[in-house]
Amino acid sequence: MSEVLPQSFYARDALEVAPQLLGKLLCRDGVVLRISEVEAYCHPDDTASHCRMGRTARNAPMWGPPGHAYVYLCYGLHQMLNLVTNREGEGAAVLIRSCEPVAGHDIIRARRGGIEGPNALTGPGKVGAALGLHTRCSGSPLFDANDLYVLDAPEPREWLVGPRVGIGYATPEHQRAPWRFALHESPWVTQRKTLTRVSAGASRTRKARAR
DNA sequence: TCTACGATCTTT
DNA sequence: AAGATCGTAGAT
Repeated sequence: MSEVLPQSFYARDALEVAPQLLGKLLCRDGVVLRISEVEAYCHPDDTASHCRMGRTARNAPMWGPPGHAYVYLCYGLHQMLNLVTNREGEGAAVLIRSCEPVAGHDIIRARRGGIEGPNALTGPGKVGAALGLHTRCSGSPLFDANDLYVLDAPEPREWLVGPRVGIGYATPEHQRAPWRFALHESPWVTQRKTLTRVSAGASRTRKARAR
């Protein structure tokens, strides 16, 4: 049986947590989704991050302790789910962009207006809809199996990496930053063309070399 | 208060 | 290529 991810799982850099979230199971109210695509929003100096303008009522959960949800409304329609990482006061989170449905297909179908297949869960707005999320969920903890939580699963050995989506307002460097991660074997991924394959070993080597 | 604009998705 | 749709942030 897989365990609920403990708060300590999230208490690391968003860039480290993000690829490790791939394959993990997002659960709420009978719906189970396998995480297939994520994006890291690393720190307040990340000009693509909601934390770039400092602490506000909306982004408060991002500045709070790790292992909590940050849900916000995008384009007046979409409930976007982020998982808060790092330590309290650091302002970082991982956006869940796409998932593969594992259980609760009937509920998902109802919430998604009958749309099925990979197209039903590729894109962060669709993930929020499938889980029935609302900005009211923002700030709720993820490390108890109560409402919304994540089950552990084996870490993938390789994945896709590339630039984040929909952040044209950020600096060119941050637009270019390869902070989006996806399961290479999954159809539940957006904008595949801009992603390239790397292995967990290569990622660790790069990190080691950088320090 | 007022205004502009989104970490999007659907339809044309 | 553009409309939906509304809370948020920054300006007034």
